[in-house]
Amino acid sequence: MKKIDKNSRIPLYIQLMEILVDEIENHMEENDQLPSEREICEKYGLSRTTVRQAISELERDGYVYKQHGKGTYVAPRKVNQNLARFYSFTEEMKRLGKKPVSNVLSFKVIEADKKIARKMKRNEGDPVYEFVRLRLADDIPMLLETTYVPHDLFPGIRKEDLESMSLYDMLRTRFGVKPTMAEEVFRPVVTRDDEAKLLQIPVEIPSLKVERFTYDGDIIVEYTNTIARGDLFEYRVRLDNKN
Amino acid sequence: MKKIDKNSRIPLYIQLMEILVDEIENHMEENDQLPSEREICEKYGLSRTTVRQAISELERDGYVYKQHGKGTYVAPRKVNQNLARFYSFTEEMKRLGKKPVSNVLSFKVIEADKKIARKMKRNEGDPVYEFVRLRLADDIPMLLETTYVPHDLFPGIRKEDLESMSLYDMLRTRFGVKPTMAEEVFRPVVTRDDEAKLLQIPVEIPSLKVERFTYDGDIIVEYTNTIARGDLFEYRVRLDNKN
DNA sequence: GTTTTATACTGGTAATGACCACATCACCAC
DNA sequence: GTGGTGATGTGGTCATTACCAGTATAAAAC
Repeated sequence: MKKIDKNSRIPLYIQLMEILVDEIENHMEENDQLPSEREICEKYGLSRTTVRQAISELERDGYVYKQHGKGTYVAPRKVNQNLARFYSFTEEMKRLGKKPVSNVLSFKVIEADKKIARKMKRNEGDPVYEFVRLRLADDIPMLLETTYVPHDLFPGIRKEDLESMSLYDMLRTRFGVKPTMAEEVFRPVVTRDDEAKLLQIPVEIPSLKVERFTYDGDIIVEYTNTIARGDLFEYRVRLDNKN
Repeated sequence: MKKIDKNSRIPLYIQLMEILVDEIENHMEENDQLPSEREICEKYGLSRTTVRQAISELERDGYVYKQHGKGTYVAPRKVNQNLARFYSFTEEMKRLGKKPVSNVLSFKVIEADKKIARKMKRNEGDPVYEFVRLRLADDIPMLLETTYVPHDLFPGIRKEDLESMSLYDMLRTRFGVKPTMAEEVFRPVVTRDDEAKLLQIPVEIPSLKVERFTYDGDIIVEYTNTIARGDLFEYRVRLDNKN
């Protein structure tokens, strides 16, 4: 049994969270009941304050749910593409057993115009990569992405790199950058003619326009504008009740 | 100054939250500093435990943010839905300082057909409420929702109940049910004529169709089909990199 | 002047002890 | 059988106390 190190500089409730997550992921099933709070106090020599704080965070993170008077239980695992975690087209398609292909339609270095500069929190005129990729899964067009990446942060990216590997893999392996967070904003839009053609859908089908801002710390390392075909792509998200 | 009623059956931290929200919305600006936790303790005669619990909930709900060593501040108002937490139209609109109204267009108890039964993991023929609500914020139509709720779990719901309070408030106060989790699936769709009329938008503007499954433990307590007008609603989500 | 130190704020972590509210079940009275 | 009733286990709320960890500032030392 893992133990709590009371002399560690890591807060006790964090340590307990890690122990419990490990327990949940490796030894428990959905809807299994956790030991009661008081049992956990006993077992690890912690106060109920600390135990409740740990469990409260786990609840917030979607690992468990509580029922007053009954107990605390392992939350059902998330299904499908879940927006609550970081998303990579390449990774996700592999997970679904499909063959992901990136077709780089254009690739250039441009000077950021006013809009791009504002979106990326940079100065107008800063050099940025701009590349358009058509993403296919098993040869079916799924997404049309226009991506902007600061040139000064990641010099030497070539078109071929993007065709062979995912952007995130490249940032990690070539530049040692592992994005910490991303924000996506999406809204339904009428599909434009040129987009419809590339995605091989009729214009009558609306698309989902997704703006993505990817951060490493507080620096934006990627700004992407995606058109996702509305007939094939569905977004799924799990919301947790924070009370 | 509003006071805390220590004899109320409403938890003190909830009462404090309401007071603080009121304060924030009516007398404070973005990034204004709140009184320190200890000051609030003093002012309302509460323990720091309670004050911290209230503030912690406000932080989760996006009202405030904290800075260690400095203070607690009013969070910037976001205009967007944040999918990372549980969402209630009523609550969200209040948070944005808008007046939410639910216009119940129809209300009946029906027998679940095959589709509804499958979606709700119930048997065909089970009686369920079906109600259609047009949700408005400051008199502007925002959403058109068709909701299904099992009748046997929540007997005695009336049309008027839905007009006066949020569904989640009702489930909680009348039936003691506090949903633990919700799952949403959304896709862009062409706005139907009747929907366009109710939402007061032209059919050319695509809408977002959102299916929502709300769970209490492993029981589905609500299945809702929403049409959100694509010109006004934008969904925003934060993705964290868990690696 | 600059740098260091003290100190007095802020929120963060933690233990302890008490009592409340809800769920379950065994038991008893009817 | 049905309906209470009480015991017991669960999570929920709350006060009190203590100390830790960042932040800012002003006093002291250089």
